[in-house]
This record gives sequence, structure tokens and C-alpha cells, in this order.
Amino acid sequence: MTDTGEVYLRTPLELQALLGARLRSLRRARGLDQRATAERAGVSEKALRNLEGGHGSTVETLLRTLKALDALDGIEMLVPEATVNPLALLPRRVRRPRERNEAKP
Amino acid sequence: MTDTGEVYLRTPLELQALLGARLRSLRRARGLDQRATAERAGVSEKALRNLEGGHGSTVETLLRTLKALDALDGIEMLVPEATVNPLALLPRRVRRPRERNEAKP
DNA sequence: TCTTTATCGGCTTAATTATACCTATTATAC
DNA sequence: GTATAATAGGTATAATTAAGCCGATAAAGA
Repeated sequence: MTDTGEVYLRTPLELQALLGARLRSLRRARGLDQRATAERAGVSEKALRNLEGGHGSTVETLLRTLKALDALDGIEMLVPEATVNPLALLPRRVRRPRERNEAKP
Repeated sequence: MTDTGEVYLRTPLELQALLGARLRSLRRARGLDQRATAERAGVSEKALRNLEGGHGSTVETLLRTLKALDALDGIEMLVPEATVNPLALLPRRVRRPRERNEAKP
């Protein structure tokens, strides 16, 4: 991050690498090794290695790992409930994207 | 979340659904539709629908979407740099998991 | 009513990831 | 030096996801 505190990385590859590195640090801060963490998360050690190494992973593997590391609260901050009124910041939008009901097959 | 502010969902499926719902709210708060968001993210509309619907997704799709929504700062909070000294909280661990160097192929 | 827009879900094929297993490397313990 | 533990990375197969299509549904506007 820059000295202003923003994430400056751009490519998906760099972002994955950053996320993985952070997860690894968090795991170590918890005093857990990959084997124990993978077992708690219910994923394979290889999947955890790929996640930590930034070599491709699924959202499910990520969430399972976060839970195993007791870091689920991070989701709240990652994507907080949007309490912002969508209408408040729509200069160019004419019609408001309405809430859709279930589509009946 | 409970009134104490914690995430109470358990299963990976529920977590994916929550994450997807949050992303959808965030997208709407930005005044974007799925088509424009998918285009900005560089993913297919189907992949974005799966992500928002909690129907399985990859970390790459997640990160691309977050970037398209200008929500990358959330990563900082999701998994902050672990400045905690691992040795400080290792009651049962005998040896410290050392930093490994690159493995030479 | 008819049209347009946004979303949804199914489908097929291609690409990616998960799993299980293996060997190699590094650091620590003995 | 040897043994052990933790991590890295390769491979083959199975499972999952992405992409690109398609038609359907619901809401809003003309």
C-alpha cells in the first residue's frame, strides 16, 4: 500500500498474491500450520497452498479458510451492508434498477 | 449479524450467499448494472451472476469485481497485515514455523 | 399494449481448481 | 550427521467454474 493507505496493486494476479500473503500471515499469527488449517477448513493442503501462494482458488476455499482462521468478521468490512441510498448518487441514471422478484421457471 | 456485530452464518454456502448479496448491494450503490460491471471487471455476466447469487465463484472473479466496484480497500481490512508476533501467542507450539526460502526446482 | 431494460437460469464446451499422492527443500531437533 | 516437521511444487483424475450462447420473466416507459 502507498503511504496514503490505498491498495495500489492492479492485476488480478498481484491481488491474489497479496491476499494469499495476508492469509498466510494471519495463519501464522494464529499459530497454525497448513495441515491443521486445511483440516479445520475442510480443504486439501494443496488448495490452501494455492490460496496462500496466489495460484488460483475458489471463493469457497477462501471462505472456509477465513472461518478456520476465525477471520469471518473481515467479510463485514470487505463488503459492508450498503446503507447508502442508491438514488442519492445517480446522476446519469434515469430509471432506478428495481428489485426483481423471483423468476418463475 | 447478531446485535453484537458478529457474523453468525456457518456453512460455506451461506457465507457465499452473504458475500454475493453484499456485492450486489455495493454494485447497486455504485449505480452500475451487471453488464457494465462485468465488462469493467473483465468477467462474463454469468460469472458475475454466479458470484452475486452465491453459486460458486473463483477468487479471481471476486477480486476483479471488487476492483470494478472500487472496493479493493476492503482487502486491507479483510486480512490486515499481521503485525502480531507469532511467538507472542504460542502456548502449545514448541518450534516456530520458520520462514522458508524459495525451493529450487 | 408494445418495447426496452435488467436480471435470471439452463445449456454446452473450454478452462480452471480440488483432491490425492508423490518427491524435494529448508530449518530445527536430536 | 541424521531425523523430523513444515512447506513447496509436480502430476493425473475428478469436480467445479467461466464463457458464450439462448429464452424467460418482471418492471418501467412510450
